[in-house]
Amino acid sequence: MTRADRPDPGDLDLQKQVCFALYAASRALTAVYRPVLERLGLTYPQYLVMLVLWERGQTSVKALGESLQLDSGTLSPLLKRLEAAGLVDRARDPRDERSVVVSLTPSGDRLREQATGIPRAIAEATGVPASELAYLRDTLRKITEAATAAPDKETT
Amino acid sequence: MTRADRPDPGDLDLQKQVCFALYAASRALTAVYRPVLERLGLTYPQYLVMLVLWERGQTSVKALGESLQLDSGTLSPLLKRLEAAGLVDRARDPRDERSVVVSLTPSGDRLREQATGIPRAIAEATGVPASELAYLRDTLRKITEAATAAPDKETT
DNA sequence: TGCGTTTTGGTTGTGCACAATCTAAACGGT
DNA sequence: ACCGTTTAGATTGTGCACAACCAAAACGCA
Repeated sequence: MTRADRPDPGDLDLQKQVCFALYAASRALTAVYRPVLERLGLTYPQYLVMLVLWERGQTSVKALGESLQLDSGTLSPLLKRLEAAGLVDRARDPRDERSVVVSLTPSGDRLREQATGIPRAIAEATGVPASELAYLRDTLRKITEAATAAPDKETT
Repeated sequence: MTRADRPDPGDLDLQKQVCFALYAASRALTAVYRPVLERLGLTYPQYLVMLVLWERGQTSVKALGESLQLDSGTLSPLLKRLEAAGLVDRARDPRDERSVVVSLTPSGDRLREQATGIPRAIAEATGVPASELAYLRDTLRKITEAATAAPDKETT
């Protein structure tokens, strides 16, 4: 890290503000999704899983976890709830009995049509211009990447 | 909403990407905090509460909730854990017995010194330049504000 | 072939986040 | 003074998120 990149003391407050803003914005945005998704009987994380399945048709739990950056402790019960709701099937892969393949039921596939209006509804509710969204997405990805690779500094 | 602000179909994917990026970035960043805060025996939401208390000294549960945008269902058990850890006291306000005032114990006050290094450690771990952070903070606040004011469009 | 290692999911326990509901205190108008 | 309404906080129940641990299947190599 070069001298110029190292934050000076004046930045520390800014740093805290960004962390809290991120935390608050994430909760506020999922709160916008909540009533919309409720009509489909989905939570936001469940909706993310369905998005992956609608796009790929069939996915192992491992691949789902990599896409959404969630571990089995989160996904296992979530997938069991989706299965109980009749939206997905789970079956061991006969080629590798360790792997569980998640696939859409007819009901889960039909739900896709009801979900097509959701991104537009959210976009209208938040109303942030597309030009800013693209920059925001890129900055957030940068932060996620940096945070994921963060070395867990043991400052002794 | 004017014609120019309405997203065209091409933006819908961008919209989803931003929502997921926000969700992922928030979790990734709290994951960076986790090992650092663990040394203080705090979780990230508990740290946010302590930040408010370190700044204001004494706060009602209601004021805490407004600052952090959290309701009593989240704060009550969290504050009980902070109390069990000996970091805060809770007492009914004698002037208004409905209100509970949260204050720092000597131990909670001392913890502030151990926490001074945290923002710097996080800033170094993520390494996003200050110039971008300021813009990011402002954009996130805009989204939070828009999302909080969102009218829960009943699209019938 | 046998056995240690890795991979894949599941389980358990803790701690948010939030909706819904409840109690008690304060308030407000008559 | 009375009673309906509002407000502050706690409680209950559901669903993530994640750490820690576990079991079974697959792999690899001596």
